[in-house]
Amino acid sequence: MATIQDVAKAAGVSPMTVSNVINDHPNVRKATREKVLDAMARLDYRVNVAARNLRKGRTGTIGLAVPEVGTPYYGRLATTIIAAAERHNLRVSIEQTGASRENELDALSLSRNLLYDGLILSAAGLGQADAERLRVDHPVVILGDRIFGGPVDHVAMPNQEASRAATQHLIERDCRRIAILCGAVEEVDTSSLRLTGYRQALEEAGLPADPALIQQVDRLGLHEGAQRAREMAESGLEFDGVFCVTDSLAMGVLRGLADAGIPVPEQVKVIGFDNVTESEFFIPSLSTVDPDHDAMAERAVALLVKRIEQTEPPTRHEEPVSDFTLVIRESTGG
Amino acid sequence: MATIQDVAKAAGVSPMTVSNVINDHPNVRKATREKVLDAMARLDYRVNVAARNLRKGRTGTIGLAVPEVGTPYYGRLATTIIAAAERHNLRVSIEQTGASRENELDALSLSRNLLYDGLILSAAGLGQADAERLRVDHPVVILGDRIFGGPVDHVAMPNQEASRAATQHLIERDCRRIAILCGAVEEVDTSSLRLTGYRQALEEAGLPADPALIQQVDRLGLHEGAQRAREMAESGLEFDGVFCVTDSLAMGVLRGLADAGIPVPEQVKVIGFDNVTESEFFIPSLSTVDPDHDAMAERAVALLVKRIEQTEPPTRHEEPVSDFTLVIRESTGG
DNA sequence: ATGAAAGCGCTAACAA
DNA sequence: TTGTTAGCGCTTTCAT
Repeated sequence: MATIQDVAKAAGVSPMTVSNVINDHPNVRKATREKVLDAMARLDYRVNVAARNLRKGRTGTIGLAVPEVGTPYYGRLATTIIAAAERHNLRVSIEQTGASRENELDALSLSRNLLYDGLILSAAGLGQADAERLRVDHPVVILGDRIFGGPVDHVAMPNQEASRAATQHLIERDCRRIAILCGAVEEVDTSSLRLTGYRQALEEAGLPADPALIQQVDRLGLHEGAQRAREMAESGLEFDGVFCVTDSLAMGVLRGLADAGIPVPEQVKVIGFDNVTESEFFIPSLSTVDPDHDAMAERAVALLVKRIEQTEPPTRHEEPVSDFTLVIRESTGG
Repeated sequence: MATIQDVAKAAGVSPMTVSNVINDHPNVRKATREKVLDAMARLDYRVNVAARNLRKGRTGTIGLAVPEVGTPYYGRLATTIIAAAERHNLRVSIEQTGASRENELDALSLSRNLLYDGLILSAAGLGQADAERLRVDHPVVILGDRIFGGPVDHVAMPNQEASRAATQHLIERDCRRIAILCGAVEEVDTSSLRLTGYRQALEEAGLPADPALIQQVDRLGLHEGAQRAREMAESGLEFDGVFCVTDSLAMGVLRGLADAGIPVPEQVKVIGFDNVTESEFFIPSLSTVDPDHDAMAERAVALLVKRIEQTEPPTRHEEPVSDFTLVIRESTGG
């Protein structure tokens, strides 16, 4: 494996000149540059990234910690973040936390500092109580909504607003007994914020808030959605609309309702949240909230890059909230 | 940021002893170890991975190059590979190639050698003609089927066998005009291998092979499946079964047939390939081939680790083929 | 069981 | 415009 020294020797220059050529520094005569490039080609020289990292104190890699990439939502998020990072010449290393608090703290751990230039953490296990654990001295951006006002930058979704809009949409379509399917509601998190939006919409419309309509599940996936929908149908619970806090949950619900012989949207209308690719093709196609993933991912990466590049400790932390649009499809009557 | 030197000073030992403690080497007295651990805790010491990498010539990270992680198939693959890599104490950095030949060659490029200990390449752009480009002197495992007999390890799917079985299943369910939906067929790749299996099954059953039933699309996604299915229906093409070379394509087809008012499975039966999570919940649920992803991912990582750990150049290259099972669901009549 | 010396390959800072 | 010096933080080797 050829080193800079070897190239320097072969080209009859100093290692520093080779380094300057590699890094496109000015102040290198054209003839010299060509001699060097020629030697590099002859020796099939490749920079040793480890050495460069050590010297520079940068790795050119950011970490992305998500519960699981194989999920439509996080998969899409990962795709977008990787693409955005590439535009900033950064690679992305993925850590799967399984939504566990411990693994999320691990990802945050300072030891990663020298491995990643920064970390984008899609928090699903950490809670508000852990906010202070985020006070680390390396760049971190939080994505998701379990921590607010923490000592870090935070890109948030328009959870409450969008959930209110989604529920209002069901009300406009004449639903009167609207269920919500969400995760365990603790303090401030995605489920609780979306639940608040749902409640607001009901209240504004003068609809009663029946606690039996608040359905909580362990995980926000297809399986849980399908199972709970079947249970709701069998239990004789009356409902004519379901707001699901994720599209995966909603597609599961569509499946469960089909199993129970309940026609959608005729008898029950269903709306999700995320606008995952599959939603458009599901039968019936799924109405949902589109939170502008691309903008969120781009913003998260941009924020992280800003922190990476600035040396002084940040004075204020940003909490931008993304836009959203309602996408109306067959599951709420087109 | 504390270094090993700082810890050594604080503990009153040599840097070497600290290193030995960190790396769990034997030959460290218990009392010494504790002194060192104590100093490490006090100084909040973290290893500098870049320095260790430089010294060891290893990074502890492998690369995973896939067309796009946001897709159900590659998302699941990534999940499984990351989990498998973790068991070997390796991190995974993801490169999205967009299925382009050039980006795949990039990922392969030796420059990555010192960045990744090895690379798992899910080839979708490279072809048989590029086989020799795979002759690099660092560990690489190919996943997918565009290159056979190349100078690298290769974990393959049971494409031909499984496609034959899938087509046979349609025949057993009384389909007589079975279409196949696949990608552009060039030389040896996933589509061509699966097409061969399809043809074999038809031939064995004495069914004619109507070229009009071979439908090729650009990308193997939901969108393409839906659009082509609608086109097929509108064109008046007669068919009573469709074998799709991916589940995404198949779910798209289910959607397209629904749009055209064609009932599945009554009038047309549909089977996919991959057994993606969504398949089970789609309406109708999708019959498909399950190629045992977990075993494939585990095998790919194990193979790569073996190459990483062995110093001599490999003598023979492995090409294990995974098992498969047919998963029969509603789209072919349960 | 512990330590001293050396160097992995690169680039920042300065000198020429 | 080019070169010299030094050192990033760690671990391998060899000595004690």
